[in-house]
Amino acid sequence: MIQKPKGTYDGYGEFITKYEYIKRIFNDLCNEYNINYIDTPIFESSELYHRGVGETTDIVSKETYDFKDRGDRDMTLRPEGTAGIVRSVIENKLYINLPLKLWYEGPMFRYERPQSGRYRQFRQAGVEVFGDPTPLMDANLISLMVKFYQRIGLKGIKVRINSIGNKESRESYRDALLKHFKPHLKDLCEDCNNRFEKNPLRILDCKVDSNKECMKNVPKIVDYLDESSKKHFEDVLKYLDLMEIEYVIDNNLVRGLDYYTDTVFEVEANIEGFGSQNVIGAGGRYNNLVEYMGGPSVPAVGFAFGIERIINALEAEDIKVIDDKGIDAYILPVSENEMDYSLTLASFLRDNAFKVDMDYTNKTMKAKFKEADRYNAKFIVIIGEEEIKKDILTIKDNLTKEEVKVERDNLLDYLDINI
RNA sequence: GCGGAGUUGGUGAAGUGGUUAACACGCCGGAUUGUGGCUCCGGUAUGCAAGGGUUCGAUCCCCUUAUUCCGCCCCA
Repeated sequence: MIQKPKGTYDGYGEFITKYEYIKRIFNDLCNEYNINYIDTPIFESSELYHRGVGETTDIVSKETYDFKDRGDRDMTLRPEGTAGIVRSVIENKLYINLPLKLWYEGPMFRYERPQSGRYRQFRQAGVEVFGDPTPLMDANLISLMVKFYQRIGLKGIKVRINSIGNKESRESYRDALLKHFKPHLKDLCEDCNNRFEKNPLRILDCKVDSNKECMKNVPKIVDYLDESSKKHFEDVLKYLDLMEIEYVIDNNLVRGLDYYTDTVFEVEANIEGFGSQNVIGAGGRYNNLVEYMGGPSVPAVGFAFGIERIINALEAEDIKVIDDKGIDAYILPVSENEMDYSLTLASFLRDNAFKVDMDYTNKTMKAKFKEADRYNAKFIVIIGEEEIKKDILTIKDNLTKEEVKVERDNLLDYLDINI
């Protein structure tokens, strides 16, 4: 038997119900915030991600799905959404009308060891805003995220926020960290020794070393921010307070993608028993990326969230999603003789915008009723010899189990009134 | 990429080196051939992730592979 590739899943049933629910709420919310939908390719030239996401990131250095197409071009399945959108903004000169507010949703691909909440093909949705450098917009997007989680019904969420400043302040902070950790290298774990070489900022959120002595008096990045970065960060917090959004400042929050500047934030599922993949949304500002990718100097800010993880969170909090997929009417021909009549009746009702299904296979009466239940039918229209002869239909309300006789000519009116 | 634990019908699962692989739910059929969801009766894995090995005999022991889950790494 051929089975699905590692780290993928088939979406159906319950999952689809939840997925569509999440997507609809996000779509509505983006409309309310005046954000337009954008759809970019699922694969792009490999170079885009090497430049856009960053050569040194794990995502690009060891997690991409790379392939050569038949024209010998290097292609990569997108591991995240931002780079492709930045490319599209530049290529289509969408920056002529700023600010530009875009949202997207779709599959992303990363070659990782799967776990619950971590797949090789997974879905992200997100927002990117170009051409607005203000701290208002940072706060605005965080408010959008928080509203989103509230609207889908999640309670246990926690917003963490930090500023990593501009490139210069980050570099001087990096130097300070190197100086600080150098004498303690032998106390730190193996991973942190590697991080010391590669990306010292990441030592800060190490789980193994977090309680060690040298972590307590570690330099803080806020002390290395320049005046404008400091002001920007303070203003973001001020606006969050103004909108009464709860957050915690986490000086150790550093993100794994190279393009961030100033504000970075994460939303965590803070739910009892939730797995270790508990970051359900994250984002930040990236003021240099558009220019770095060959466009004009346009500031930007954005976020993304992982749909599967949000679905996990909904399940962890036991939040039920209302499934209104039930049909309006199930047509039940009593015998083979009523099939023709039933088929045309079903077609007629569908033309009048009712959701209708029927028994096509002439199963037993018991099975027909069971099928009507399975489809969650509001009404069962029973068609037998008598009904056809008199042109009067028997309609059973599947909730109250009451049965009425309705003339065929009055059927539409009856259904309109009662559904 | 590293370490650990799993994989038994449609589902939840029990089980054993030896003739029929429990039990429950679901599904199908009958009691009840035009009214179901209750009850009763019957059916429902030629099969225990795949391949190989040990054995007279393997779902069970051994090896390999696939895959799921947990932790690390990383991240949504």
